Amino acid sequence: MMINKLKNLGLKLTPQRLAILNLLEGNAKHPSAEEIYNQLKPQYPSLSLATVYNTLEILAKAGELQEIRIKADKRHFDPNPAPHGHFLCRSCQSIYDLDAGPLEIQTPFNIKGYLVEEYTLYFYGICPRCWEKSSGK
Amino acid sequence: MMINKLKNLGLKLTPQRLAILNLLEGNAKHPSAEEIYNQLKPQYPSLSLATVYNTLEILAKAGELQEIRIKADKRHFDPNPAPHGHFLCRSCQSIYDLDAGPLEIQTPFNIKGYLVEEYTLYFYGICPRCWEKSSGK
DNA sequence: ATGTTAAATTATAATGATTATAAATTAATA
DNA sequence: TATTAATTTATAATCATTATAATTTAACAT
Repeated sequence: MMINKLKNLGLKLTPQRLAILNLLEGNAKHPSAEEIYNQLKPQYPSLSLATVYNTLEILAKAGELQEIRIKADKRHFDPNPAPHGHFLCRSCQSIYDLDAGPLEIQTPFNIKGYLVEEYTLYFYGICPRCWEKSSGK
Repeated sequence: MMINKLKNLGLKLTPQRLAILNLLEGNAKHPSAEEIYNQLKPQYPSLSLATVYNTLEILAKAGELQEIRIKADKRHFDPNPAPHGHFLCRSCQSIYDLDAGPLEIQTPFNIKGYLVEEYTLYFYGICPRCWEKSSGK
């Protein structure tokens, strides 16, 4: 559970942090900081956007989540820190996890003398749901 | 030559555009809009940053170059529009082309019902030059 | 050559996500 | 319950990029 990770890092367990962790746990929607903020605001009226960013940065640095920069303008967050591909649907703008079998490699590795410690794999196209819609029925 | 591409698109051949095209042609440094602007400014004192962005966007839309979003803050530009991997050196911050053999796939393709029309492959680590430096010699 | 005109350039302002700041609050320990 | 360092908060600052509107100009027709 993520909460223990926070404790282990010597961080305070504030209600705001717990709420953010709770919202992220098992969340496959890859929300942005603003989306997290808007979703929690009703329940935590004093919550500040700065706190959301702050918490996300702490968790990212601790390796508990990963930032996704699949869109030009905004960052999104994935509670699963393990490296895996992501897919942005051009039509509905949703972000999906997409493990791409042979494309997924263990890091670190070396290509032509370049030591690769991390890598990102972003796919752009049409998701199955939007494909269904567009091709009748 | 890129100039013919502009003509074919029905675009005007302005000195600014020619200068930008000329700077990019065969350039493997992946400059940002600001870097392009700063490099051309001495020779074209009237050049505006907006023109640089404008030209880059036109060329990108025309498929004559690709945008690289390997850094969080800035976009960079590659005169080679063919899909290929890029590498950002954590140490010197340089961006290199890096074809990653088995990782490079022809688009479009389909994974688990997702129609992938484009994809990006960004690597992060230490480049050979910086690796040399750090390990003695 | 020159005039005409739509397109391009320019300076500048606006945008918007993210980060910094500094004062007020609070979790954790004694 | 007091203490204190960490956290939260509201707000301002940052900075790459985009929009705007006035000026200039490449391309074409005369």
